[in-house]
Amino acid sequence: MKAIVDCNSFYCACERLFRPELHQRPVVVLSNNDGCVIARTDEAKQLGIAMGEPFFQCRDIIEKNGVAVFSSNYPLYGDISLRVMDTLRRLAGEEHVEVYSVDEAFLELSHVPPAQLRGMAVNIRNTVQQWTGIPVSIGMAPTKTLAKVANRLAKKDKPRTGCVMILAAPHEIQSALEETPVEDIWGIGRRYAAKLNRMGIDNAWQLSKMPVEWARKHLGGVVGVRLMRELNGEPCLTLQEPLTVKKQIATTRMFGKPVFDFSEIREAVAAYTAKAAEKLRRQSSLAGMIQVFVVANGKKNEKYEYNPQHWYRYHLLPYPTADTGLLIHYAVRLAAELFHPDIRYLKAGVILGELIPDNAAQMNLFASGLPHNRRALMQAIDNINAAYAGEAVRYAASGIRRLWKMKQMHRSRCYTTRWEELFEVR
DNA sequence: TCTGGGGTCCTAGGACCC
DNA sequence: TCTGGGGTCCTAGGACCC
Repeated sequence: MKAIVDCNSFYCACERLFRPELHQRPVVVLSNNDGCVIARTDEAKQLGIAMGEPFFQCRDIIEKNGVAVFSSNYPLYGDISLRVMDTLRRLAGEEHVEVYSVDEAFLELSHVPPAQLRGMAVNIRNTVQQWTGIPVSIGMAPTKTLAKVANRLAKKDKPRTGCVMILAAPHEIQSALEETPVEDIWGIGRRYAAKLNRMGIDNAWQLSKMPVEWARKHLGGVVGVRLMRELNGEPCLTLQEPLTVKKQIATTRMFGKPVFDFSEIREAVAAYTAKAAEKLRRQSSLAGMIQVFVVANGKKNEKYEYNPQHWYRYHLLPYPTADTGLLIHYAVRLAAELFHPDIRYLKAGVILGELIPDNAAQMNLFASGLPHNRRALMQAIDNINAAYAGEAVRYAASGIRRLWKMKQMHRSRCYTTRWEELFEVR
């Protein structure tokens, strides 16, 4: 058996932790730049606020109903996430936990006797609640995909399930699949869901009865085959090794307002590069390629509609590097090549690719210059910035005034990660 | 006026090699 | 004039996840 443990309305739950008066009251958390709603409590869902809905579209509902609004506060959520995951490791055993995202983890439970599963689930739920204050839902089933199905049903009817659902017997699995529309299956997105509906396949049970070869043809080859087997109770997805190094690192952001001026684009691109380089060094890698992109709005049917256009440009580095200064040099050059005056840019991004471990660096004999050993400098910058939780030291190219920075009108305090913002008890 | 920011995996097709 | 078959690598693009 496998389990998925999923925090309920995670970002909202983190905000409520330090604002107990918001219990039972509707809460939403906005995306970067305060653009869309990316987390809602049950009370906010009941008001009809949709996931991903633009903030300006639901502003009326929010104001009328006294919904509490927060900008996303990632340092806070990241820290609470670590506490939840640590609790799960204590309860299930380090080697049986796969952290899947900031608010979800899979557990491998094949060693647990079936009769003990429910007790274990209830204990996990209660302990996480007590130790971290975060409510979770738990789904258990023979495969990861079925555990996701169970978890969704556990969340849907909390009073009945107590946020725990276990699917073991064939009849339990069948009725759960019948209750699950295809678009809610893990691995079926908008595209495939529409395609399946057109073919008259509406729920997961119908899908699970289709032939495997049909899935190979219509659902993305081996991916579809794996999905079908998982729905039929045959595990194809095992727990992943933790700490997999990323193969690509990106830092991209919307601007707080449209940007015309190259100097602002240059600053933003330099700042994103510095951020990406920091992530790169944190996983002890070097980048062999750097790519920059910018996004502007295009016209659609001659009307002003949201229709973003992307322009990309990349550069193969003379040798793999994690040197912020060097990466900024190339990033700014690429940005200059992409830039056109008179276009209002909405967003920019930097992607580092061709990553290799930094002990495997092989110098290019034909590179024009050898790298200076700037490792010590980079380490010093990373240490200082980690200690002061921010950008105490930064490259001048990344700007001082930062007019392009995103909006964050409703950010809560970094209660657990910044000295100046600690929670106070009087 | 205002629409997130990261990632992953897989496939198809072209270039090239022997 | 006739012109194989199999392998690898790379890139672009499509699909998905939270």
